[in-house]
Amino acid sequence: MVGGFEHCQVSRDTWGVSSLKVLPSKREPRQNYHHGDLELALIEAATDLVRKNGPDHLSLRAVAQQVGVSPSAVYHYFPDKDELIHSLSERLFEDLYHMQEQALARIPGNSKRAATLRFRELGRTYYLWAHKEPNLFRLMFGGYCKVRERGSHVDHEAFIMLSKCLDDLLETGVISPQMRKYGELITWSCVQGASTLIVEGHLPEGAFEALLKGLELSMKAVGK
Amino acid sequence: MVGGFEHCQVSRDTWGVSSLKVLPSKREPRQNYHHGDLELALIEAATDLVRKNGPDHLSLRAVAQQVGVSPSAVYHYFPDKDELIHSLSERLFEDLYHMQEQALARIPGNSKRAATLRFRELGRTYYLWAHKEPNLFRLMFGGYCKVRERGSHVDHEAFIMLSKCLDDLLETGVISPQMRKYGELITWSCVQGASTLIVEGHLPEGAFEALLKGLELSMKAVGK
DNA sequence: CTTGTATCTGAATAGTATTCAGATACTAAT
DNA sequence: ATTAGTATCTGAATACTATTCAGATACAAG
Repeated sequence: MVGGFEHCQVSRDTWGVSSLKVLPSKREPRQNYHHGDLELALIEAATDLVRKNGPDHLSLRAVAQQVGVSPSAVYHYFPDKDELIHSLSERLFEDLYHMQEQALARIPGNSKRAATLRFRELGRTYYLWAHKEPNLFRLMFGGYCKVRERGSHVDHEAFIMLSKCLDDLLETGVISPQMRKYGELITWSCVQGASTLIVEGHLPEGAFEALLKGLELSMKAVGK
Repeated sequence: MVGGFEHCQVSRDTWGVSSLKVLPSKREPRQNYHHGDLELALIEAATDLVRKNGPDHLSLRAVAQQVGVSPSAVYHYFPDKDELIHSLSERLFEDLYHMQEQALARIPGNSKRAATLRFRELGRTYYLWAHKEPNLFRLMFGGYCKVRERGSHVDHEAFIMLSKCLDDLLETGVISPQMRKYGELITWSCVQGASTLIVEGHLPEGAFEALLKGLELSMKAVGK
């Protein structure tokens, strides 16, 4: 046998995905008929594929194959592809939320400086997420979640987190009550917009740090 | 014949799109073998379909059918589907640019007030575009243009337009030189982000006007 | 050890992008 | 006007895709 392709084999090609398939890395081709936690495995595989190929170009068959299961099996856990994508997206929002939470936890204290640093890291975490995983970011904000119910759970939690961060800025006197009124609106919009524009190549990569500087400057300036 | 469907006919169904097809509204089923300007017609049909069904869910066959041409004909004008989408997207950026241009043209003058109104309308036009055509907006900023060449022509023009608008604010004394440095970055990011967040349902529709107010407030505050 | 049930498969249906040999209609040369 | 040439478009074929469903399989409870 020609060397270097021992990890491949000619597939059964029953599900017509490709004739040369890479064996699933984690487990040998399933011996057990029942998969342990197929729902989770499907979401994780789908995440992986979206990360690599973008939200469009996601194929159910590829997801099923990566998990080592037939395409039909997916329909036992998700009514259709869109619902799989929706679940996936909810997980992503949760992941982002937890990363921001951790970023905040790393900076304790009630000082002016601590409050400012926390605010800064909240934005940076958001942007770095987008920068590291542009395709996942696109999935989250690209209108893939059909009927995005207003006030999803994580969405609300994330908003509260930002609000608390802004409250700290107010209480430590970094920003004025007048500025506080527009806090969530301006900061979330700014960070979201800059992330998109940089990821899509309309603004240079270095732009985010500059934006953060300008944003802080203008926020401090309001209300003297 | 049953009334009310005279504009329909049983299609040949050669291209397997649907058995009942609505006749092209503009011209009778093409008698001429050669289409006048197929490239443009394809882009326009594609725009229409994206508007209705979203950027994912765009099918070449549907585009070809709407124009009244076989699916293969498309490949004489575009190497593949992605290239069609790319052309489509460029047209959209041009359209948005021209709308903004017109919005500015409606407010002449060198006064503080005129400069402020122009700035405001520039942002509003951007947001209203996103709000009226969410699916086209998603196409423009959803990573569909594969290798988005840095410094595309329209992109540059649009940036210049914003820059001039900010220059006017500086010259009329609405904003300070210090603020001017961050002008493009903050305002474009803010407007882009708010548009996305509102369109995707993370912020309420009324949020844009509030954002604009807050943005102007903070911009005026910098540098005394 | 049997029966039931949740889980997964295989095959079928219908729709998709893409390719290509060839048919068609317009164009330019004679 | 006739012919040859060429750009344009078609039809059929290939290889994908989502989705459905009847039935096979393995686990769990009696």
